[in-house]
Amino acid sequence: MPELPEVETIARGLEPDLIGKTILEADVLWARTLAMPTVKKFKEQVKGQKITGVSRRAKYLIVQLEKFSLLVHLRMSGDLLLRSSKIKPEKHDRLTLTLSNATYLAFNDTRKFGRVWLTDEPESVLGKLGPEPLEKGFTAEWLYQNLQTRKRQLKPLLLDQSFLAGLGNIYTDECLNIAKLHPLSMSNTVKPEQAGALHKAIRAVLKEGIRRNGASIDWVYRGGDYQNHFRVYGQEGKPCVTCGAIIQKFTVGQRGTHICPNCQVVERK
DNA sequence: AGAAATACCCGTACGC
DNA sequence: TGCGTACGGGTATTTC
Repeated sequence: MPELPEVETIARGLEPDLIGKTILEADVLWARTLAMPTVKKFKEQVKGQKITGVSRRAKYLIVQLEKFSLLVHLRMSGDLLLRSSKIKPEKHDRLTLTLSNATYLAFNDTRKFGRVWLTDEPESVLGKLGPEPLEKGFTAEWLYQNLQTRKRQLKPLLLDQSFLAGLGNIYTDECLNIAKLHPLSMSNTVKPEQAGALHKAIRAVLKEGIRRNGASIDWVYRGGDYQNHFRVYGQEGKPCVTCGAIIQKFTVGQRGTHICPNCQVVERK
């Protein structure tokens, strides 16, 4: 199954060490890490549950338990770490799960944006998500049709997880630049060949992110080296690698947005 | 419906 | 040098 960058490494790396282990105890070091249920109920319900699988949907990591799904969203600074029980919890650990083999799974999250859900109805959290960009259902034709039926600015639409699941601010800028589309262009003005280019760009950027183990744009965002290969994100003032024009930065929907003013031109309607 | 603003976070970089 | 402040990521929520 295709994976997104941040979750990919962690899910793939930890899966064999997690499956089959039983959760003996939960420690909630920062209560608001739990999106649901309450701390008391979480501790009761998770205790004694065996881990039966690890998977992913959109930016959510799914730790499948016998009776529940443990959903983890790392947001920006979150990390899942497996440690020997001999090692003490570290700074910024928000939740720890003691496992049956003298290890514990720690959810560490410096900026406290990440969230964890424990639910027997994972669809209540995952139900509204759009398609997976790397799966077969996401085709250029699907993208074209769905851009037509929505009349929205391209960037906010691509960031909308109910439209398409998995793109964040950085990768969206990269995708739009590669496809030579302006973030403020209206979705219904996109031509079939442009939708094709965007489709291709989305898949290429996500695959490149995975290949490079994600991007680390800040000391706290650990991992990969995709940040050394950005075409526009964080490149303001530098020349476009395609045409040499100076990369510009402006704000779209409160998000830092980067374009090449020569390659990417606004289409309104 | 869709856009915009706000809130949530905090270590860091930067300006005075 | 020290202090105050802006910054940035993703998403839920509210308001227009």
